[in-house]
Amino acid sequence: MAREQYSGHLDLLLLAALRARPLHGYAIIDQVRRSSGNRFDYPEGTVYPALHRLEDGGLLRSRWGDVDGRRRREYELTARGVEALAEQRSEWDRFTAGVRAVLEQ
Amino acid sequence: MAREQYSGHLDLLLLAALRARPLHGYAIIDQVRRSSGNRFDYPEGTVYPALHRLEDGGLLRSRWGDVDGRRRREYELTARGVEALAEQRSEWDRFTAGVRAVLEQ
DNA sequence: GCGCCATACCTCGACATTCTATGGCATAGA
DNA sequence: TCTATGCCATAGAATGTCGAGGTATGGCGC
Repeated sequence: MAREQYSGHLDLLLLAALRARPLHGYAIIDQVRRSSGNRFDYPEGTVYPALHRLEDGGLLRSRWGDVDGRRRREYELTARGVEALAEQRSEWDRFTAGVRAVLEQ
Repeated sequence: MAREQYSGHLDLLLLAALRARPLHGYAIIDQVRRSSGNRFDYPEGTVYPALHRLEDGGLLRSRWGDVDGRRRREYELTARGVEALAEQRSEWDRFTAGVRAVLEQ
């Protein structure tokens, strides 16, 4: 059974991970893992396509950087990304409220 | 963008809707809609395949009934379905806790 | 200098879930 | 008789996610 663990809210998590400062892909995975208390350990094959998708959608902006002779692509939120984060956050609240209501019906 | 509203937790909702008593497909859709405060209005094309899937997986059992000369397929939880509901409920709690942690990081 | 590991990026194909669209039939009411 | 509603169902497409695989660099031990 797929999607049992993560289930469709990846964009929200990625945007949230970038809220405070720009990060490169690997660091984003790390950030999500650590800030979730090791609950969400996304594979790269999931995260990179998602980052590209968000960038195509104008929610992220990226640029190549060099750290210790190593190339890295740093991602940061655009203005629209900040808006989208706020929207998705309240969508998330409504969603969980709905599920909770059904569970406690 | 698909899945923006529901996102992979349909099984949990369906199992929860059947917690108290058996229901037929249409009534399940109704139950989820009303108990969620009109937040989740699933199309039939989503729910029926999901019910069949859950039945194939042994979490539901169904039988044809006749109500007012109308044939209806009534679904109810099996023992494994009751277990699965409990499991998915705590999975859900862990999942939301993880998301909350990332959002508030 | 060599092998190994962690870091870092990426793409591809497969798969499950969900949605849209469509069909059917029965019954109640206008 | 027509329409709305209740009720079941499937097919096809879209999407997100995952697993697997590929490349490359730097640092470490030996």
